Amino acid sequence: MQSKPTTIKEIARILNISPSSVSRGLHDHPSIGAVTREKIKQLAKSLNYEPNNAAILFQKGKTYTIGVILPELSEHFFSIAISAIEDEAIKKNYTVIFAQSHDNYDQEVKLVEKMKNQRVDGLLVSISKDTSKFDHFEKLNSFNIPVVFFDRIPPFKNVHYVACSLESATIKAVNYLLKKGHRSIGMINGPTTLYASEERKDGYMQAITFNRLKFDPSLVVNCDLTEQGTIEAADHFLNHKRKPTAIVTFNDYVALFLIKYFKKLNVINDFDVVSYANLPIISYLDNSPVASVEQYPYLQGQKAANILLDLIHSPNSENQAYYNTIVESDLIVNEVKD
Amino acid sequence: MQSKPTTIKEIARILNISPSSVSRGLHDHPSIGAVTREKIKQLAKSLNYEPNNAAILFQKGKTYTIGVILPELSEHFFSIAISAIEDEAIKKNYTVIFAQSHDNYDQEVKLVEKMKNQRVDGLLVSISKDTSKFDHFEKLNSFNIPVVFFDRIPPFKNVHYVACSLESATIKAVNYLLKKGHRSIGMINGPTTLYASEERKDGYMQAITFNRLKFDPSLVVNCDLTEQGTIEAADHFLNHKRKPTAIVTFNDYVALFLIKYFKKLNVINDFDVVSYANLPIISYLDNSPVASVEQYPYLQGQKAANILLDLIHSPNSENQAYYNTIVESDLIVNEVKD
DNA sequence: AAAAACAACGCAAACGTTTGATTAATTTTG
DNA sequence: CAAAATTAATCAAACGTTTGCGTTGTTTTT
Repeated sequence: MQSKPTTIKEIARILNISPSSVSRGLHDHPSIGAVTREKIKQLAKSLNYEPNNAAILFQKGKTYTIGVILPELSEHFFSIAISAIEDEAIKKNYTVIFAQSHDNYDQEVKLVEKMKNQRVDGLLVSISKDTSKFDHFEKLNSFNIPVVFFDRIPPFKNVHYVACSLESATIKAVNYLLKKGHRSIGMINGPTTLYASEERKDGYMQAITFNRLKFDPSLVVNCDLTEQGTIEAADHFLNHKRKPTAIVTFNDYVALFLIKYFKKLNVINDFDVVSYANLPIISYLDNSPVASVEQYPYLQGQKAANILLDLIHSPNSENQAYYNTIVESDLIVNEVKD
Repeated sequence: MQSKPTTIKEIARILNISPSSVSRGLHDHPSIGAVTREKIKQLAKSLNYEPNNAAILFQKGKTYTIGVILPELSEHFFSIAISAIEDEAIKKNYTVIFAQSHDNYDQEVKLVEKMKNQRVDGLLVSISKDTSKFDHFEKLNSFNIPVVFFDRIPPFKNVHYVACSLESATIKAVNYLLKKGHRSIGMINGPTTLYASEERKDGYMQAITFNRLKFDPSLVVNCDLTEQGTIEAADHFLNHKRKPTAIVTFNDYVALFLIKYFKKLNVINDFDVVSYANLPIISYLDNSPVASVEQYPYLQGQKAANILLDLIHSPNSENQAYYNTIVESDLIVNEVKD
């Protein structure tokens, strides 16, 4: 029995009033009398009336939907972030649609286009590794679709974004190692193309020079983030004339490769490793990093979502300021496991 | 400059033809002449015409959207599964909206309702731990919204589902341990309320009896899956008159707790642990499980999505058969790390 | 040459809801 | 008591697209 969903028209027909009255009645519009309003609501309830969303969206030209484009949902960081986004969205009665760029620029462009055609009310984006042009986002301006970037953000300020201060986080990390007595600290950084690499390097340099030490460029090496690349970086440090006693890795994956390699060489105890948190259970490792930079994906997602919802609701003024939100990251020192 | 999106009407006005012709022209309808068709397409292109999705959805009563409801996106298994779902959906030009039940029955009911109101074309669901009633899904039948369950499925056959055969997987796991020479094998199972617990127990029993051994019920204990619960289960086995030499844990989290506890007690080398894969990096642990049951979340997501899209496209026949798809799970034996 | 077939397009309704303008009935006010 | 204000409801248009049916001309078939 194919029950067609109840419509406003249907209710109007039964009650012998006009559809507009029903609509207004359901919305507590003042120009509908109390008695009629109650009759409407009761009948609506008993008929299991549910507003036809598609019709409303169409009518209002709003979709109550926000799009999320991110590189890889299977990365723990993003799965937490989108989890937060969804939690926030549902509170405000918004729906989330999402898609993955798989770190591919062309795919990202397509997805932005698709989201636009889906008429999302706003977009949350963590850009792909490949992305260095941003026309596809600027295009959204003319359609009045606000965009908030999070975590992986473009390298300029005149956009809305939420991100972690990797620079200050790195300063904290290096300071921590310096306080522990380390005097030669290596850094396995990411590719030079990434803005995140730059931030890490800057933080490293600042911490070093602030502590009146000399910055040795050969202690910071770039890495393609693969296992092989990590091994090469490790070898570089093992053969270094000022062999480091501590190493800051670009992320937990690199840390994992590094620890694995060092254990194989049986030199793991010669090093303290500090990483940036990606993997929730890395602290369960026997020789886990002594500290991790926590980037609070849930918080980032939450803030980004709220900013976007703000932008959607605020009448767009031409000269509005840009939200440039920095989430402070913290250095989490791993307690010694017993 | 608030450019209003181009509409079919607009194109019709400019070309001095009717909107219906424009619509038909854009869709290569045979009753539109080749010249007019080209004129239409050219103008549409030059005006950057994009169909108004909301209008089409409304008109057709279809949303080209599938909903996904799952317990926790931050669980690795589900983040992989939904990643697959999205990949499949986008191939067929469908959009995915999702929401998390956070393993809460009431929330799940609400979300199903919401998805229905959003007029999703179909629903993919992995049910929450709390769910033992299924009225909220049955209700969707009358609205002709197909539902495909995956991984966490209801305990009956007259629904569409994709799941892993935990029973056969458990048989493989226990067989493997028996072949390794273990004669007393413990199992830390989940709560009795879960169907998955039942399957594991059945598999365990089958493997034991098939090998002409006696099934000892006290070697299978239920556990609430917390760290504390795991420790209690561990103690039970440590004090067991036939102390097991191998333990099958409900999942990687339990395995993690167990290994941690055994290491603390310094008895880790007395046990082989076999687990069910949840955490991608657990094999990096020093005393990682000797084997893991791989449940192929990507494959499950992929199959579930394809089945759902099939159902959406097939005209619903009353007496249609149910897809009961079992994804064979495999026992992955961890290579010895050096 | 009349009938039939066809090609190319327009008309109008429909999908369900919202909303500004309007009307009708009632009540208040000076 | 007439005019003004208030209340309660209706009307009709609009949002953009699709689609069954009807209407032209034109071409082909008998």
